[in-house]
Amino acid sequence: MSKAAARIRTAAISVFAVKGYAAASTRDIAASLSLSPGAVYPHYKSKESLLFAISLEGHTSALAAVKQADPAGESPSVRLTSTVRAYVKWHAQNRDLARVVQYELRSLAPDHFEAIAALRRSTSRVFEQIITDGNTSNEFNTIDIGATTLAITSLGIDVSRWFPSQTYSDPDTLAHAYGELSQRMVGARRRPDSLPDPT
Amino acid sequence: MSKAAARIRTAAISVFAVKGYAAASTRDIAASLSLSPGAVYPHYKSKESLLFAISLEGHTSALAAVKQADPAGESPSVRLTSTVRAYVKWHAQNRDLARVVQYELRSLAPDHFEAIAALRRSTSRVFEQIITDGNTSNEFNTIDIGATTLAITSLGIDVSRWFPSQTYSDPDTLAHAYGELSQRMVGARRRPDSLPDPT
Amino acid sequence: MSKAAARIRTAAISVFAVKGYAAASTRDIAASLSLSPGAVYPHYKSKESLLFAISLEGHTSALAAVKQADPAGESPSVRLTSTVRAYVKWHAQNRDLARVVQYELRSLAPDHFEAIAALRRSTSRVFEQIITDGNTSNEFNTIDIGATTLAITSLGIDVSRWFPSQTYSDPDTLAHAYGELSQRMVGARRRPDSLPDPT
Amino acid sequence: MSKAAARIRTAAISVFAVKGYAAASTRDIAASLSLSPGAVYPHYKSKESLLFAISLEGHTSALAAVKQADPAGESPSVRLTSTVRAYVKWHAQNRDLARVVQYELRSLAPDHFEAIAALRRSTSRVFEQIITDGNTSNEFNTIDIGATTLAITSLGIDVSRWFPSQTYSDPDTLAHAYGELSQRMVGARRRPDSLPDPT
DNA sequence: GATGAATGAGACTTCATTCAT
DNA sequence: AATGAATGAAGTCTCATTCAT
Repeated sequence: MSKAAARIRTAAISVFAVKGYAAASTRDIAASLSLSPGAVYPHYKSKESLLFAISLEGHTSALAAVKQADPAGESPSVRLTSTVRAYVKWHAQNRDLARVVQYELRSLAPDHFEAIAALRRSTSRVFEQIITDGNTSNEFNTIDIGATTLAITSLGIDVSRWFPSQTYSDPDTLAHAYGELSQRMVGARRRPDSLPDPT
Repeated sequence: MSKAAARIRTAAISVFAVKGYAAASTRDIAASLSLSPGAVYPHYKSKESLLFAISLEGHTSALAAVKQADPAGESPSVRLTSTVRAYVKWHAQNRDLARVVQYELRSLAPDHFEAIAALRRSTSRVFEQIITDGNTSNEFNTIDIGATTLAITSLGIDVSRWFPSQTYSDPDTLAHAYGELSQRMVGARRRPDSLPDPT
Repeated sequence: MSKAAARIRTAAISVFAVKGYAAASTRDIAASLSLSPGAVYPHYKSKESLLFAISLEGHTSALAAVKQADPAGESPSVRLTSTVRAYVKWHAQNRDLARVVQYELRSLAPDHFEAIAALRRSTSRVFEQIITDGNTSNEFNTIDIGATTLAITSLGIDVSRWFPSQTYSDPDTLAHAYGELSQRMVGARRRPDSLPDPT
Repeated sequence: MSKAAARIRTAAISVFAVKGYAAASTRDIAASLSLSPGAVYPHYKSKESLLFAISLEGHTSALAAVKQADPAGESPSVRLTSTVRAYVKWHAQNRDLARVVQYELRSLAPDHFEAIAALRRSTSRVFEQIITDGNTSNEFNTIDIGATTLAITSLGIDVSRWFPSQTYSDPDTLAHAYGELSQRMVGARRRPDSLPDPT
């Protein structure tokens, strides 16, 4: 990706996050970089392709963050805390990107949508697997694996809607609190004492 | 509200929910009722005023649902379960309305936004109060009241983003599962055995 | 067709004729009627649909002119003169329309193109049939029916490219001259002495 | 003309022929040679100058073809057949070039247009002179010299609009048929028995 | 109340052309 | 010579809104 393309993408993330994809104009994006309206088009062939590029980058990055935070060989409890923290932190630290990526999917072309949906399923599956493992090993006592997975995912996604608030503006603080909540949600019997920070 | 105005509002909820406020045109709304483009304007003076009317109706309704589900004189545990169930159920049963009301706020005019924000704070405060009460009475063992309130609210709001899924398409089932999760999140020491259904 | 739609169509014919379809803008058309750029769209859903409406009208009208000038029961010679005169006259009198209709076909959408092509074939077939009849009855002595039909059609079509010239600006004069030429082209053995004017 | 300039010109002829000058972009032309958008400009200073270069080349070539086919000292009948064949053949064999050259004149700048118009008049004059000569010598019996010249020219020009058709795809066959037709149009009293082929 | 033509603004996109590389 | 990013203008079309009917 050329430098100009990267600048345009960054600008677009910000504009899309603030106004929403549909309300944001390609002019807004160009203007935010002091470029002429047509300057976007040597780099992205349409507004939708810009959204797709952003969505792909964002969901890939989120998935990577979660996967990287899932330490092989650790207990489900440790794994859950670590991945939840990473997921929450990702949404807080990349709030604009996260917001676009989580809330503008409907504006993608059908085949682009499908590509992104696959990435999202992969991310969900990480949490679901950990929770399943925890229940199998009796370390967790989850009532309903599907609902709990959904809920934990929801917590992360919804962060990008409201973050930062007056009370919570530090990604780490929030990540730790939500990590604890996730332990409770799965009915973890033991608490991990200390954890490497999943930054 | 006249019958025509109500029909238009209902159509608008559906169109806004599917396309998003910015991408939906007043023509779309009119067309979905087989009306001409100008037909909206005798009833709502602008697209934004339609959104405001919907937002007001929706947030008022959600707040009422929650408040009505907060039984005076019951234990925090019972109250929390009941209100969470009501909140979740409301988002599932009124998914289109909920989606518009939760995700299109940024398109409101500033003073309209402020009016809605006040309603939202009232709704949050119901949960926060219950959790606070539970902690005071030692019935709950909440780690971080603010974060937990936020998380519980998030669960409900996010329902309107994804509901229904392949796995969860029954509002009651979901409401019960999320009610349980909320008990765990606050660290409730006793479980309510049975509860009136908050329909 | 509403009055406004008719006015727009007429204006479009003129603008398309002068600049060509591709070089003409919908703005040009609207401006030539002192309308705003968007005023075309309540009446025609796209620039191409305007071209199609014009093409359909034009080719239908040309075909009708030719068919109406083909008098049942007359000799091929009389029929040929009459139809050629009508065809030439149509192209001269409706020069703008003819030009659009004959030279802008490539800008039609594929299915619209096909509909128009069918009309054009019908028109050609009228001439071909007359020439064939004349040869069968030995009234004509055509060298090559296909080439002669093509040539006669070409004469008419090409009128819309150059008409009027300094020398020929009267449709009737031209029509009569071309009628004579067509008699010669088919090798008509007898000349029709007088003919009703195919106006 | 450099090799690159020639390649660009050839590509432009093809693109202009297919889409029309106005609908063809300089990008289309460059892309058809796998060049970048700017690559045209070292060779032609504008799109219009490309059209002018093509028009000049084309009309010069057509005029030369006709002139060369007008054998000094031959009878008008022979001369007419020979030049008509050459003219028709030129339009068939160089169909793309002919189409651009005959139908895109309006897009030339005024002074360029004038230069081309002069060439066109020269071409017409060749036919007109032959017909006039034939009538003077009584070899022809033309009804209307102007109209007949126009008609013969039209036949040639219009070839570039439709050639090839399903029936006529051989330039020579068509040229011979049209040569015959031209004899008839001018009322030639004697037929030329054989003619050198004006290729 | 409803219609639907019309407006004025603005959206996405294309394009001829320029220019630094 | 060629590249390709960028510009400024323009093009097709959409849209919220108005207004005469």
